[in-house]
Order: sequence, then C-alpha cells, then structure tokens
Amino acid sequence: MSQLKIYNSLSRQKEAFHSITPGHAGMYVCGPTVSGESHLGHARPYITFDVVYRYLNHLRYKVRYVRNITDAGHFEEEGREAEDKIASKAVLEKLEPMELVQKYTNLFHWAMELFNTIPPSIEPTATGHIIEQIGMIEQLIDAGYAYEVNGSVYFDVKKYAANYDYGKLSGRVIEELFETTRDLDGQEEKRDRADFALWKAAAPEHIMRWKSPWGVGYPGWHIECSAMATKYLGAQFDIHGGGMDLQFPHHESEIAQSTICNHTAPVRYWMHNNMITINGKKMGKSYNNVIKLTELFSGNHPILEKAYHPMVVRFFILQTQYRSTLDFSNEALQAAEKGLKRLWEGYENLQKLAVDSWQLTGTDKELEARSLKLIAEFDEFMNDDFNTAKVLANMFELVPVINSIKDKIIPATALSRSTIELLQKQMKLYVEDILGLKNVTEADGEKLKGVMQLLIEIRKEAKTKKDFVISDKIRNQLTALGIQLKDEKDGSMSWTIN
RNA sequence: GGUUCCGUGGCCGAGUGGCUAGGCAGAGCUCUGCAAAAGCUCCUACAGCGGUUCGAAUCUGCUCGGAACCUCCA
Repeated sequence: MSQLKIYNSLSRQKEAFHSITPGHAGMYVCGPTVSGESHLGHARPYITFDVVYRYLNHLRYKVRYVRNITDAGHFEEEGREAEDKIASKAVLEKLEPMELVQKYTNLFHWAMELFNTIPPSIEPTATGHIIEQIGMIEQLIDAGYAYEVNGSVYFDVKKYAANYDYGKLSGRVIEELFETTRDLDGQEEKRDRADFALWKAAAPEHIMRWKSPWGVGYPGWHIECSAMATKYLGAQFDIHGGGMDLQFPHHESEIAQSTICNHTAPVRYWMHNNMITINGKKMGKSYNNVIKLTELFSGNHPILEKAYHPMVVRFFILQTQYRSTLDFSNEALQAAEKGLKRLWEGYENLQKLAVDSWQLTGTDKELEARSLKLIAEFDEFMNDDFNTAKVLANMFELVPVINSIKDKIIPATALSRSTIELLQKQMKLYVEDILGLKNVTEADGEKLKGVMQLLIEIRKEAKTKKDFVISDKIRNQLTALGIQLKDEKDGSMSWTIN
C-alpha cells in the first residue's frame, strides 16, 4: 500500500506523512466561534477533517483530535470601539454571554451530529483556558517578544521577523506588512502596525473580562489556539487544520507565539481547506451571502429550492478535493442528492448479494481485474492528500457492476467469491467508516417494513390476477406518499423512500 | 496597490506531458402489463493567442476574466 501524502501549506507541496510519535498522531483544528449560527461554509472544514481523522484512525494511528470552541471575545476591527463580539451581541439579544455561547455551541454540536462527524477527543473552550493563555503571554514578555501598553499586550512582530521567518506560511512579504499603509485608528499603542494583540484591556462596559497581571481584560484571538494546542498536543504536533482564510494572520501568528514559547515550530503539517463559494464569491458574513445550516436543512432560505439532508451536504463536500473551491448552487446540491441516492442503493444492493453461489475463480477475468483495480485505488487516492472525489468516482464505476450482478445482467459467476467479498468489505469500510456516509432515509422502522411487506403481497396477488387497477393504485398512492415501489427483474418488489 | 490562486463539456467537479475521470441534466435503446429503477450507447471539454516538445488541459510567455488574503472570517 502506498504512503500517505499530505499537502503541507508550509512547504506548498505534498509530503509523506510521518508522525512525531510512531503510532500516534496529534491533530488540532480551528473550531467555531460560537457567537452566531454556523453556515454552510463552516461545514467544510469539520467534514474535511472528520475524514482526515477517520482515515488516520483507519491507518491505525491513535489520534488525539483537538478542536476548540472560541467562546471568548475577539476584539472587533481595531480602531472602532474595542468590544467583544459576543458581549455586544449579548446586549442586543439581552442574554448572558455564556447563555448565548451555550446556545450556539449546542446548535453547532447538533449540526455536527447530523453531519455524522465524530466528536473530537478534546474540545477545549477559550474561556476555560484563560490561565494558560495568560501564562503564555507572560512567557512571551519574559522572552522579550511582547510588550505591555496601557493594560494591553502586543506581540512584537518586527523583532520576531528579525530572527524567524514570519510570513512563511501565508507567503507574506514581511517588509510589506510593515509598510502597508492602512488608516486605522487606535493603532498608536502598537509599536508597529504588524503587531497583534495578545491581551486587550477591557473597557468598563465590556462584559467578558478576566483579571490578569496587566489589569482586567480579555485574550487576543490567536493566543487561545497556541495555548490549548500546546497544552493538549505538546510543543510540536503533527497536523494543524483550518480554513484557508485563517492562514493569515491567525495561523501565522500562532506559529510566532508558539515558536517563542516552545522553542520549536509548533506544527509539522499545516492543512487548509478551501472555501465554499456562492456565485463564485466566498460565503461569509461580510459578503451577506451565508446560508445557515438550519436554513439548509429546512429549506427555509430565499435562494434554496428545497431542503437538503445533511448527508447530501456531506456527500456534496466530499465530491470535491478539499483544496479546491466548491461552488454552491441548487443544481449542484440536487445533483449530489441524486448521486448519493444512486451510490447508496448500489451499496445496499452489494451488501445484500448472497455469497454462497459464487465461485472460487471468476469467469470474467477482465471485469475481475478492473474491479480489483478500482477497489485498490481507494487507498491510493486517499493516500494522495485525501482525494475523496476520486474515491467516489471509482465507487460510481463499481455501481453498474454491482447492479448488473444483482439484476443478473452479469452472471453471478463472473467475479470470484473473494473479489465480491473484498468489494463488500472495502465498500463498507470506505462508504461508512472513512467517508462517514449514512443512509439518508433511515426512518424505515420495523412497523413500516411490515406494512410495506403487506402491500407488496397484495400487489403481487393483484398482478398475478392481472388486476392492474389495484396494482397501479398501490404503487401510485405510495409514490404520492414519497415511497417508490420497484418491480425487480426476478418478480420480487423493493421500495425506497425518496 | 501588494501577495497568492484559479479559469475544464448545459451545471458541479477529478486531473500536473501521451490513456473516455466521475456525478447531475439531455438523447436513443434494452428490460417491463405499464411505470420507476437498473443496464447499454451517445453528447468527448479544457478562457484566448504564441512558445517548448515526437506529443500539452497538464510546462512556459503574454492577454482577458474571476477569486482569496492583506480587516472579523471555515
């Protein structure tokens, strides 16, 4: 089996993955800011890295997966009143900040469960790690890379850049950062405009506030990830993931802070997922083009033609390589919906195939070889920087083979028993365990199955008597209810929920 | 303005020198009481103009168009 290669944003190339501690892997992914509802764009990293997590587990790594919850405030645009996002919203909604945070955290977890993502090993909150963050800031001051002004603390980027490569991750030219003239107020505290806040003094009306050696305030944005990653994954860990839009300044600053405190580069492999776009534009609050997950699942949004099942969204995302942009449209989502249905039915047909009659050797050598190749490539494609799009393409090439065997278009003896069994095993592994797909219509309870069985029997009797009025009525009424009845080639009947 | 990236058939998307990716939509056929599903077949594209090469969607130059980051952002 080939070696796992990961595209490292730091080196801008694919690199063979070797974990620091053999058999173990540490992965940190930037989590949500729970000051509002998650939207479709947010779904991408969590689904992407869920697959990474699942795949590393499959490769028998013991993975510690840390994904934070940002529940402490970040200053808004500097220059304006330095106020906490969460605090300001809380005033508007007349809620306790932590009540608001709890609400959106719950909503986030709810969506993550619907997406069938595996919860991270540790999901630390920023507010729960104020002490660690203060500790790290103190270290930075002691090391001479941070300075305090009026109760706020800033990181000295210029000094860091003199000794280290600030801008390497994001391809930033350091001189330009210093030169760029941007007219922002309230920068006079900073020695240089490229400096970033580690700790901000809190104005009296600021609700979220903590005591610190520099007075009452709240932590800067970048420090939380550095502090929590260090605490749970160590000075240096394997993978750090997040959206491309976090590369600068967030991840760049994270590297700087951690490098000074821990005397080593914090991350071996930086992974960044690309954006979801809508009409070619990034989906984001500032663009006013977001579709919240609750809207997506309910169809309750002007541009949505219908509701989309979370699994359809997951499939939609996995049909694209994570480093490419993904353009949203109703048409694209509906294509994904149909594609997933087709894949899933093929998958179920495969698992239902009775193996007893298969032969030790298949009669169709060519088909057998092709099938084996398609199956073997699952691993290869995943090892090539998690190319789920190609894995799915191969699955779709196998679906006609499966359906043909089921419908006896291809003789049952065409493939050997071992090939069929391998196909069943690998499809299950990839569809369910690695890609994390689930049946969209899982509502087929035992009672419904019983009722359907009854209707099928009645319809069979009607058909035997050539009473097509009754048989058509049963089928048409079920269709109207959203249940599709199919006459199989062998005279049996099957059904699916649309 | 700076940095980086992208431009693939009606739509979504793989794809880094030579082989039909795949999904959806559309057309035809087979199966079928009819239908749906399924199977088979077709639609064979790489923004434009040059260059390198036996050979380029893939490398290179220019042009046009779009995007991301530089400010909170997945």
